[in-house]
Amino acid sequence: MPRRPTLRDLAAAAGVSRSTASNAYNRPDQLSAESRERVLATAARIGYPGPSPAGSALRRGRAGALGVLLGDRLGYAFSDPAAAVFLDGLSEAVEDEGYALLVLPGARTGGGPAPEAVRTAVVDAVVAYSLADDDPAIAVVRDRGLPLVTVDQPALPGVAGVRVDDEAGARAVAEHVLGLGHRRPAVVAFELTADGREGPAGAERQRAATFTVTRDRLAGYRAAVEAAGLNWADVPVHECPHNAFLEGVRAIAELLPLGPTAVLAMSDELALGVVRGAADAGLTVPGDLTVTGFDDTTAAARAGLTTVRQPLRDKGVRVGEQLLALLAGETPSPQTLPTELVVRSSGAPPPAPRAGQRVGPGRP
Amino acid sequence: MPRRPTLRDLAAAAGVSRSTASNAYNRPDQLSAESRERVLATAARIGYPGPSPAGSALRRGRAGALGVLLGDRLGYAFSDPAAAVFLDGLSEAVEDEGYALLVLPGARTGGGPAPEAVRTAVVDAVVAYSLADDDPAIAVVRDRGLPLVTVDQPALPGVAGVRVDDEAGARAVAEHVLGLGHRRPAVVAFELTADGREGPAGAERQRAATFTVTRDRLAGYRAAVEAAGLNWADVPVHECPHNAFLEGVRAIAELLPLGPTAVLAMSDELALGVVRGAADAGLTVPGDLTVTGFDDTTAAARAGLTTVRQPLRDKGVRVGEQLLALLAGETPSPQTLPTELVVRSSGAPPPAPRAGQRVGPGRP
DNA sequence: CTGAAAGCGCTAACAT
DNA sequence: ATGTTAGCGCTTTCAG
Repeated sequence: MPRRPTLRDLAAAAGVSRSTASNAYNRPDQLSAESRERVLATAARIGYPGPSPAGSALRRGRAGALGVLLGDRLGYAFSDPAAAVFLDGLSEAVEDEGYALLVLPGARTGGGPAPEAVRTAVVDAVVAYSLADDDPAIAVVRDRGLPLVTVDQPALPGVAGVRVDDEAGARAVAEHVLGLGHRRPAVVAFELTADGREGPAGAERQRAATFTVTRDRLAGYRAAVEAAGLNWADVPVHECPHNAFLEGVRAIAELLPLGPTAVLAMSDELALGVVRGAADAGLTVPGDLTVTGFDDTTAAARAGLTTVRQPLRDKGVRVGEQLLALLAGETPSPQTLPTELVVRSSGAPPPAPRAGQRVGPGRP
Repeated sequence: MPRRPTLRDLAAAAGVSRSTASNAYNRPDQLSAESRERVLATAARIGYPGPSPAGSALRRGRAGALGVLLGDRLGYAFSDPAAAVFLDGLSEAVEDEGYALLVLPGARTGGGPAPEAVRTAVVDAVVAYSLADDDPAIAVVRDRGLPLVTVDQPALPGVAGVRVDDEAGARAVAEHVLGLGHRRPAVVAFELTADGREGPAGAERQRAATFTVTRDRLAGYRAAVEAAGLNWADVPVHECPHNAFLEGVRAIAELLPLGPTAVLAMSDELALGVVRGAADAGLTVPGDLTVTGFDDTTAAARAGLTTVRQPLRDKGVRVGEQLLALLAGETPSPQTLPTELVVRSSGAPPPAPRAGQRVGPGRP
């Protein structure tokens, strides 16, 4: 069985030099139309499939792929509609330059992709999609000297990045909810640290947060809570390791005994889970419980969820542009995109306290 | 500014040969622990980031990536929860062998990825995720001689593939619906041909279908319809170019004037859109309208949708295994996975005909 | 417009 | 256990 033909074989078969054969593919202007014609025809005849991508990648010093570092396994990472929209924008922005996306899911053990996978990825640049600030995968990227753009992470020194004004967004929803008269809010949060913990997160743990998004949104909620004269320590924070509907359901189940009248969830996915869990417990939204989300995914719109809109697609596009700029030797500066409160129908004033229920923080 | 160190620099700095330096990374057993130690220490000192993936990819003849050909832009492709689960299974199955996924979204102009993108992708094998039978991207993969596994496509001659028994699944839901007493079903279908057309699809167009999934499910519905003594030509089929909620909403809006009492949708996403559209029109499900989906995504479960379950994750795992087998030089045979009818609460007997409404096909 | 030469960075025989 | 040698397949100056 003859081995797969290479450019050399093609050149020989077409009676031209290797460089001319190469040019037939990459620089049509460097040779006569006939030559090109003949080379291509010969290629078809001998079954030469075009220049080997690996060979040209090495020679050109260009892989034609951009790495996408995810903080979760694909089942979780992609079950969030927000990720789909973000990636749509990203791929849209870079495909014309000939880049595809190499997806690196989080490790089975939690956290970002396995360092070894990052080390061996054939990519020209990398985007870190909301990893923990100290994720080892980031260090590998830096060691490799690859251009890096972080998303929803504080711009590392000298690293480009795109984020959203999470704190302002969070403060806005929280103010809205508090403005409705709620005095007993609860928070359903993303993970604080990449250790897979699920459940109540006290002050200690909140302080140790390594996920910027979580930290910022928490800060926003907190600012609003304190501005309303409440004590942040009285606000229960339930941590969900994954941005998943089911974890929202579980969260509200655990929170309910604490008697919250409103739940501030860090994503629409989680919020939708909370709504469902509340319904399972016989509560109506917003009658018995006010629930808010974050992101403004299409699912949130369908469900009438009050939430915070962030420009997901645009975020992807910006990241793509930064990546391209970096690859072109420029040094784009970090960007922060705005958020916008979207009030729908999942919020209402708190219900009149039921008999026997505690009325305010610390007051029996 | 010193250029990025290569293995040669490392070898020189550590006072060993290039092969020894290489072995320090790839074959720890081929050199003494001290040598290895010293090499690695030197690497850290001079800032050598480890062997260049592009170089080793060429030398080894192994890219470390598997191409995923999608039939849609990422915004659509990933907004389907089914895709997330499938990819989760796929990546899970191949990551231990060191493969990442290179995502190639459909072209802006519709259909699968741009041929050029497929031609230049640095990958070792490819999976075609429900493309049209005649998609040009597939031809490019074959020309390149890359191992190929198709999903939801008829196994091409000599090509591995994993599919689901779409026809049986479709027949099962349709029989279930018909068994409920419906005589006026309508179908909300996926695209028949990659031309972006949205709207009613007559016999002509149905016959020309190039998407196997669409064709098979249609065949299943049809079999059940005819077995129930109805005429397939009387069953309106509405085609949706994308598997998107909104297109489901639009579909039912157009179908409603035709007076269907049940809608068989080809995906849960579409079905959910139909449910919403029906609600918008003041109809209740299943009181006024029976709606069924396909896939059994988590969203379907949440919504109480009667649907057809297909083993999404397992499908991904199988595809991964086939890819691995192909890469190992084996020749896996095509597999067809079973489906299962999942009856929930979106189906009920048809409502009593309203005054002035046509009662049966062709009877005024 | 075409060809010759050099080498991208690495790894795998093979020899020592 | 370590070093030598020979490319993997391609693109790109640089001459002609």
